[in-house]
Amino acid sequence: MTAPKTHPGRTGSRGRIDKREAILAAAFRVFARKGFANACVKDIAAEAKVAKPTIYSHLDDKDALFREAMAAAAEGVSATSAAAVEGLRHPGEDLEAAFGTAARLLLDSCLTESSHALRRLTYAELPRFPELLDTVRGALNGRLVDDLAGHVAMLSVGGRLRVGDPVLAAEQFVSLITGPMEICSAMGTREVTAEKAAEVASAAVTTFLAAYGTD
Amino acid sequence: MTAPKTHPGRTGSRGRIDKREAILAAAFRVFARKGFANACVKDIAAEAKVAKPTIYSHLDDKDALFREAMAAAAEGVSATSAAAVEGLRHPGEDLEAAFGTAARLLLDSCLTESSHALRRLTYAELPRFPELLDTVRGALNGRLVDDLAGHVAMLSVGGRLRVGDPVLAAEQFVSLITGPMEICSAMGTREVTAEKAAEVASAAVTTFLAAYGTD
Amino acid sequence: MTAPKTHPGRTGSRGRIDKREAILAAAFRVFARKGFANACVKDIAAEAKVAKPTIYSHLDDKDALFREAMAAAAEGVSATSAAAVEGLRHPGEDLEAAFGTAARLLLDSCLTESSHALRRLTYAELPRFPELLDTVRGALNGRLVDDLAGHVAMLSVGGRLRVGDPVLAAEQFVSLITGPMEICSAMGTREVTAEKAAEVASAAVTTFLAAYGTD
Amino acid sequence: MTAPKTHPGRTGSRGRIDKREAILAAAFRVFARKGFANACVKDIAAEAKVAKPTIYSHLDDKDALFREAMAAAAEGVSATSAAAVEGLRHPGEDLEAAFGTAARLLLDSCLTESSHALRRLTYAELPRFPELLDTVRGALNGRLVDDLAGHVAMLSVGGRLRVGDPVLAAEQFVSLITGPMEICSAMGTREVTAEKAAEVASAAVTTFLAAYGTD
DNA sequence: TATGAATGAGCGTTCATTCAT
DNA sequence: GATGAATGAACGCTCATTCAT
Repeated sequence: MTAPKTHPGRTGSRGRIDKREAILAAAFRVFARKGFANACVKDIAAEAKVAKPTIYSHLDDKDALFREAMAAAAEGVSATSAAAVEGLRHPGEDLEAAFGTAARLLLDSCLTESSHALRRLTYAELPRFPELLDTVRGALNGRLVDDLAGHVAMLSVGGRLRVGDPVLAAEQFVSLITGPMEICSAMGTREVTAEKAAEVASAAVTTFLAAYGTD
Repeated sequence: MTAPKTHPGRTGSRGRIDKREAILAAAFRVFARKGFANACVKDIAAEAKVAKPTIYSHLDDKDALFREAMAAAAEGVSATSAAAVEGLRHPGEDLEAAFGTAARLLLDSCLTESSHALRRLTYAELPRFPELLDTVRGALNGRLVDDLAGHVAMLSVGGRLRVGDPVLAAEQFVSLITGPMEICSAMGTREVTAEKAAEVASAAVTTFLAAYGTD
Repeated sequence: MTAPKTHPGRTGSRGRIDKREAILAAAFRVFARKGFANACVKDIAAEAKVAKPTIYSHLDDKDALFREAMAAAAEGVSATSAAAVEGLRHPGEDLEAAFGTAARLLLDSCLTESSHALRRLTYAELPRFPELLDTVRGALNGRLVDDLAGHVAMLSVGGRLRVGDPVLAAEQFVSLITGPMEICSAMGTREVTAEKAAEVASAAVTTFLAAYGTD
Repeated sequence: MTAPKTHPGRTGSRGRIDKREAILAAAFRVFARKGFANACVKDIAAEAKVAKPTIYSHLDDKDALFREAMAAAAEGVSATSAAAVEGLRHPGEDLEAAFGTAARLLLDSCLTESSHALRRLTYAELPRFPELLDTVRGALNGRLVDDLAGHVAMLSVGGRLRVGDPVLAAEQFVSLITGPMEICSAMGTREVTAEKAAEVASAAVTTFLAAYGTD
């Protein structure tokens, strides 16, 4: 029998996989709360409501637990941030409105708790986990910039933008949003008012289109 | 003999202060290498070539050691980054050239190993050391943005820029430089070619002036 | 097979309790040997033939270890010392013989190594562990004096003793035995000969009956 | 020049000896407050208002510091407790009054803070400092018992007491006072009312004279 | 398979002690 | 002689990891 069973049954391996995912999710929550070194496996086991050795039966050691938890969390964040610029694939008539929507969605995804935690943990543990760059950063900015650069290139080919280096332009657009946002959210430790967010998004679009627009 | 001797114990308490600074510098290096939690005091002592208790005679505990080391490092970085935009106070005839110079200087200061480490550690440890915002962020971006916003406002008043919100514009300028730079330097873990740097700086200036220039 | 097995893990949680008691016993031995502050947990672990963390899995910290070890030891000593004066409840014809027996039993229980150590540690650590008064002193003298005072009161009511304050009289009887004994055993650090012990017991009874007897 | 100078002058060695005594007194206070192991030399230096190495120039190490401080304190306590029974050398007409006075003085000297501290420290550190028995116990009880035994013997020879073993009788007298006192002062941690003290002293004399008196 | 119990290794911190001044 | 500064050694405690069940 090959069809995967989604209900947590004892037959098949779906139940085991569910538990693994529950462990990874719990691990990410605890790591986000305490950081890697200060999070202890006991806490993670408690958060996941399993016994400590159960974790070791699913993951090799604490390092692997961290890597996998980060990768899983990155996958989640990646999807929403990439979705934010998806509307630019077919922007319709009003280009400014399309970029405005993208900017606000992107901003929302950046203000997520998970997003901040992911960024923070990556920064913190990069020295010990250099491979986080490939698993997390790709998820955080890499894919986003790539997708966006693609859309920008298409728009440039279509004559609706005038862009020399689409990748650089995409990086600038992302930076115009995340940069001021990080500055005023104090790296995720302060609430950002909706007004300020709207202002940042609007200014980013204005600046971006002033530089690359054709109208 | 009037020249200050570095010999410990002579010239008042200079020797003690020297050692304190050596400890803080060593601490920053080790923290940068391993992160806060993974760095152990023994390593820092070895790096500073002192015994562990000597550290505790200068600083209260590991937390204080971290705070002071960060503050000292921030002080160093702050000066060079603030100096980068100093040329914009009297930009002369060629505004683009002035911003170009500022961009390159700023970029240089951001590509420093210290700067990356400072940024990474601040981001990583903000939840546990909220006061880093005041000591480090002020030094990293706060002062820089403030100075730059002042220059932008002056230029706007003088009619050479057209800026609604000088602070936001300054944030954008800084973001247009540091954002793409961080994306492609991978948070300071990858070398950035001089060409790429020049390209980023140039594009930042172009975008910024396209949005806010008056020519 | 119904006999309880000492094999750890079998028979419910008996093994764990056994280990806890072994740890407490070992702790008391080490504390008795070195005093509280000079005893280190490593030594106790070695004495109990367990690893250090095992101790911390049974007891919260060194203080708790001390408290529990003292309480357990006190429980043991309490029983024998209280039993010593039990014969005075029904002294029979020869009152002097009954007191003599009680005196010798009491003396034996006071000359125990455990008893000395308990006394010494309690005295030494009372300022830091004030609750020892309730857990240990009650076991050492409190219960003994109370029981004895009760017997003395009964004998007084029965006309075989003439006692104004039974509690004070009981304290005196106990002091007439333990006082000289502590003086010449040098707080448990010197051997006391059987002759000297008999002499002290006999003299205590003589003095006590001279003061409170009715013959 | 041979006459000792009592004023702390630079000539002669009296100043040095004064400082040594100040250090020992300070050490005893700190040891009494914290116990041997928890008292650190730095605290003692602060209490004595000297620098740490100064202490090491007067005493070899912390152990010696403890021994000497204990010996000095013992000397002080010994004098007052021995003086308490001095009146029994020439008791005058009223023997009961003379013993009553001695009992009260002895009791006062036992209720001293120094006396309790001395006893507590001796108990606590006997395992590590066995020689405390000779320096302290001699001062605490030994000399007292010896002196008292002498007086008792004299009184026995004079026909005013009927005593077989003067040393044991002396031990009993001391025990009749200190025993109940320690029981109800809870080893120096509880205040004892003047009434209770008087009661104990009076009962001790009564019991003692009932046993050994000739009236 | 999942778990309670046990452990080896390590960390932050303190302190007695010693130089150089 | 007295002191500020420095250190080697130790201790309490925690945690990732592994057996035995």
